[in-house]
Amino acid sequence: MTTTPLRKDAARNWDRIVAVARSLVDQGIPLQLNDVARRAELGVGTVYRHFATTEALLETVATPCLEALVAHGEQALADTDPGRALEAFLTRTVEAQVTDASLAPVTAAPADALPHTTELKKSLWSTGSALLDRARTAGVVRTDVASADLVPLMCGIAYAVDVHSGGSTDRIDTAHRYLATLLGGLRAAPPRP
Amino acid sequence: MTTTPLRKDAARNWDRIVAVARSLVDQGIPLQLNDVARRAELGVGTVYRHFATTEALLETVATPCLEALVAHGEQALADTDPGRALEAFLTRTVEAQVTDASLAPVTAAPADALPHTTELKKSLWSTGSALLDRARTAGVVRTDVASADLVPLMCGIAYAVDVHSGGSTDRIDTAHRYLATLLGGLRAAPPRP
Amino acid sequence: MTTTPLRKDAARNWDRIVAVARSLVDQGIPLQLNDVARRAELGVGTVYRHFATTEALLETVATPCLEALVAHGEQALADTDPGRALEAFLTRTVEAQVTDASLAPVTAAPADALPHTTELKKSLWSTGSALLDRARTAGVVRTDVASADLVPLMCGIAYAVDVHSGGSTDRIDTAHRYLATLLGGLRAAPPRP
Amino acid sequence: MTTTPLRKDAARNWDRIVAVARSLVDQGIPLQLNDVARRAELGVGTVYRHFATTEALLETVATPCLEALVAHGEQALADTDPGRALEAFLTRTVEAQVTDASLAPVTAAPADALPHTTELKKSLWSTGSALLDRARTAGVVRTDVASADLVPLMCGIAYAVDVHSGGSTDRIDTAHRYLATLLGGLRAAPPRP
DNA sequence: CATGAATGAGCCTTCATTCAT
DNA sequence: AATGAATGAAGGCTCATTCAT
Repeated sequence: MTTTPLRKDAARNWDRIVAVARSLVDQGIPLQLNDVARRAELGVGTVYRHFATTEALLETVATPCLEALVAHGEQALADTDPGRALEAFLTRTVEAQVTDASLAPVTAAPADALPHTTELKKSLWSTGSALLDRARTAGVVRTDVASADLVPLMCGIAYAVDVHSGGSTDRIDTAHRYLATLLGGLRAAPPRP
Repeated sequence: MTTTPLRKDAARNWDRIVAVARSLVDQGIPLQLNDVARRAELGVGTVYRHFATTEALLETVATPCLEALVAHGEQALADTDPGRALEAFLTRTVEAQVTDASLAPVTAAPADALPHTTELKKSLWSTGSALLDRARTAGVVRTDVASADLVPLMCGIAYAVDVHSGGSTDRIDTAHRYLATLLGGLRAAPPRP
Repeated sequence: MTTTPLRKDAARNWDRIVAVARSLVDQGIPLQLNDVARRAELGVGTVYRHFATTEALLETVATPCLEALVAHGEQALADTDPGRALEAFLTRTVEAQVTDASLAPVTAAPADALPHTTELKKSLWSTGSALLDRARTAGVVRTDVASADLVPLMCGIAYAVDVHSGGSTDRIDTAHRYLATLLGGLRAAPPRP
Repeated sequence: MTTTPLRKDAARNWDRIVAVARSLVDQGIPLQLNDVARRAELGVGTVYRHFATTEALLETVATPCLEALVAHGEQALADTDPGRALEAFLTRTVEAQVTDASLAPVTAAPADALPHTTELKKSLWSTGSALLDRARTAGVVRTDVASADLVPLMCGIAYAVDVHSGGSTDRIDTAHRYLATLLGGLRAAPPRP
């Protein structure tokens, strides 16, 4: 886990790049390394040195948020009510997806640019998996939803929110509503025979 | 509604263009009018004459499927069981989205290139709306899902299916499973207080 | 000079084409035969049959105006005051150039598309020539301006008016002012030795 | 006013581009950035990096000439004979317009691509304005020609020269003759009542 | 390490002209 | 004669990536 520490100036550049990328993501402007370089007042080469691809940069931008989700997931595991724990985890996940535009593409991508991203995603997946198993064992969720479905379903909700609100308002409310519906479905009895 | 019928040769080219576009869509290759022209062995100008924009071509590709959905929707309205009718309609819609890659972008697009597409989408929306109202009146669906949510939710499920299966098998099965969960949620009582 | 008379429908098409072209010229829209065809609700082929090139069409549009100028020039020749005659002729010419956008390009073009245009231009040129000679003989104009300069100078004034008024107002007033200045120069004594 | 100096290689390319453009202008070939790139044996991107638009390149080509005119204008202001000063200024301006094909379009353009061009044009305009005012005050020019007319009139003369000589000889002689006529007109008394 | 100029494939779009119907 | 579909060269512009400085 230990990376060679960057020289001080290199670290400053790294920070600037990530900060610029973050602000672009927040404004919904697609990441382009040239563009990032210009806004960070750095050479393109510098940006390429730090981030070989757009995806690598995007994953770096998403990392803090992913880490927070992982942390929250571990807290959720401590909750003794299996249903409530799962619900809290999913709620937090969807809120993040809807709030932070860097998350959806990283989560949905089949391959990762950074090993660290892969770890975080695995970690998140296994936490979700554990929460779901526990809930299933406790009999509070239907049996035909597998742990491999959690991420897709969260992404699906986030996407549905995007489709719903062409632009601005209500995104979180809508997300909550959609998640509530889905959770209702998760809790419900298995499909009719 | 009466359009001047195309000359025989023009009609043949129109067909070729749409066929090429269809096959590109099916292979997941993004539509580009130049590319379509090359593959159809036609001049670019010919393609532009028939389809002013990529979107117009994509909508044309999607049209038959949309029309089938509309037709099916009208049949569903004839079903006397409100819950079953809604379920059948949504099932069919999701199956289509997951099967035909031209559908998702057209459905999710805020603006249409072809008036006909707009009509079809309106028609689909009002059918869905009617089915949902009837089901709500019959008390078989929760009250906090509005008709404006149907399209987003269907798109969301299709997207979730994409995320789940990197592109290969099971797509329809997965879609059924996700829809079943959602339907379970729709049927369930409103969220806990 | 006698051309085979057109069939009645052909003549109607000819008229429509010219009318459309006229209106385009008046709106400052560049002539394009495809565009003309569409607006005239005729096939491109028909337009090409009547007018082999854009220039031919433009010259046709300009023809009535050129003819009127020629006619006016002949009247001017009847005026017994050589200075007044020349002035009237030039004034009328400049007014036409500034008023009718079809004139400038046709007048300035080194080669003509239609023989008739060539005749009209020659005719105009010889009228101007005659008027200038008479005025020079009468001693009311400087001697270093030749008849071959009249057309360029008129075009120059029209162009100056275009440069002056980016768009709309005052065009005729400006033209009169510029012409008055030029006429002052024509009347003035030859350049200092 | 201080611009970061270009790297040596970049400067060489800049020069090549401008040189190619200059030669194209001199041959009367319309500027096209792709074409310039090919002839300069550079990538298109390089040309676009240096000159965002055709106009920017054209203005750059015209700049030295404009600067020379500005410099000459300032010298003219030092001449104590108002009439002679104005005449010298206008003569030089027209000579430039007729000699250098890059000038006319830049001078006549309502908007500029480069701020520097705007400055030069303003500067030129105000010099002309000052010279004209002085001459008018001294009573050596008619009163109905305003400073806003100088540029149009110079452009008009250049244009007249173009119309006169299909492209070959005598251009400067012709320009002198036309300017002499115009100056005669400027000196003359106001138009008859 | 940092820089940022250079590259050029690739995409988009228009329009004058031809020719089968 | 009239039609208008087809053509495709031509021009415009962007952007991910490399590499000399």
